Amino acid sequence: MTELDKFPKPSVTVDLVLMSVSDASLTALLQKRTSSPFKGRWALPGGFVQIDESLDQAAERILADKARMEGAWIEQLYTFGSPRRDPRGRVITVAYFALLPHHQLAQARHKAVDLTIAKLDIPWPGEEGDPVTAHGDNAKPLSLAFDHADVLTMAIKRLRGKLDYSKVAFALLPDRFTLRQLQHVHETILGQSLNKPAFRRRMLDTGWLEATGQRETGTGFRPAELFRLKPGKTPDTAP
Amino acid sequence: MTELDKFPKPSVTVDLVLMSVSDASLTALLQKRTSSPFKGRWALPGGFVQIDESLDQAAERILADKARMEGAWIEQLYTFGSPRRDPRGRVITVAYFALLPHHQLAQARHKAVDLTIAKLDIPWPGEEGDPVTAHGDNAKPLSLAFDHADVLTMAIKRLRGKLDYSKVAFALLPDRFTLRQLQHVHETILGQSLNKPAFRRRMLDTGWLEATGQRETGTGFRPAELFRLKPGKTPDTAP
DNA sequence: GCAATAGTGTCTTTCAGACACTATATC
DNA sequence: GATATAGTGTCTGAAAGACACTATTGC
Repeated sequence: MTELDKFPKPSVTVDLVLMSVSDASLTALLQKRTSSPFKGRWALPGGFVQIDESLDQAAERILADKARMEGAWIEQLYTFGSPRRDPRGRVITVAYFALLPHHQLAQARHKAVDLTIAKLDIPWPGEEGDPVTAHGDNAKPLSLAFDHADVLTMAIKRLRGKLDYSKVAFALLPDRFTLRQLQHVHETILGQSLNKPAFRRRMLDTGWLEATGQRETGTGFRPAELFRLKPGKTPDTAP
Repeated sequence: MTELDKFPKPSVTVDLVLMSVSDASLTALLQKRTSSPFKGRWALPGGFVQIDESLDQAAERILADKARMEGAWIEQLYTFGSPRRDPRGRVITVAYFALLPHHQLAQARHKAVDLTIAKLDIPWPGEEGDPVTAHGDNAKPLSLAFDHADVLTMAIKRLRGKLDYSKVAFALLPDRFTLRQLQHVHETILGQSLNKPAFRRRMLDTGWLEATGQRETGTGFRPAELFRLKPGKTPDTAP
């Protein structure tokens, strides 16, 4: 152990960007800070990495602890380590993003009073360098703690990048979904509308989808067919 | 400081995957371990993150210290934090990849006797889950220390993913290069050959390239025109 | 002129965008 | 049957693959 103790050690935390797609926007779970630093501002749920758990395990634990959810798509995002990002001392944070269907994330909000589901203002499609802003229910911008605006920005960027070649979008939908819902998820994440026939062709050509034969109910007009993701290889965890 | 000290802290290091493309293969700089653990095996150059430097600064410092190089494309890759990855204790490592033209990497090798430039065996194109193997000059497989095979695997995966939409490939070439050299870099990273006219069209259509009017010399046949990357926005650092 | 690669013209194929059309559910 | 959306057929245009052809340099 002696070599390792020659250097002062930083604290290491894991922060979670717990995202979902609601009717109209991309959302993320934020928690109001009740103590210094950044008291009263909004932060990503997070916690210290225990000495005997892996980073992935820490992320899962925080997901279960703070949000009381399981089965989310979870994936390491980026590690933030600016020396002054936490006024209390040197804290390096490994950010993860986690994706859940909207109804599941909505439940989580009521597990604690200090939680909110913020709407994320998508920077204009294709633009670089614009920071994300988060809004509360009343559409007022939320003041974020630490460098969490940067974390949110990177999460959206990564989500967009993975949309085409991975199965991230399905993590934001219930088990059974219509192609219109799937297209809505894509459109919300990308911040632009897509061509319907082309989108349907592209999705069906991936071979990822399976028709269930069931249809949605309660529409008032012709109901769409429900699809589900074919059981297969687990989502690849690579960025 | 009190809250931070309630938890035992891990050590945090930065490891560098210093990559290049040689005549026939993708290469990475490895360093022979001279002490326990993994004495005699090959490791990525790395070092502890100092308490007052950022992760990016640590990566730059290690690049300068161990490899005595500057100006490389450098980018955070992934953070590895399995509790038992280092037998000495809890060590979390933030892996970076750095890209240099082959002639610059070759110089670095001679800065220290314990360095080698390993050839990386590209897992079959499109395949997932295959581990990378590294070979020395004599084509014998090198035994890697820690979880560095995983780090190399992820570095190649990331490099491939960024090839099409970013300017990574140019970081592996000298300032002036021919389109054939550029195609060779792409082919080596992807592990498959590409169609020449299509590749040229695609590259010239990006608008990234600028003809210099100069031609390569010493070919023995018709020399190709030298291009360079148009000066412009810095390479985007996002994964 | 010969060798060898640089660089291009063009045909075909593939796939996305556009748009209109048909189909089918609720009421 | 009216309405509103599901779902499809088909034209067009952009871009990649394939292949052959011309161009240019060193020797």
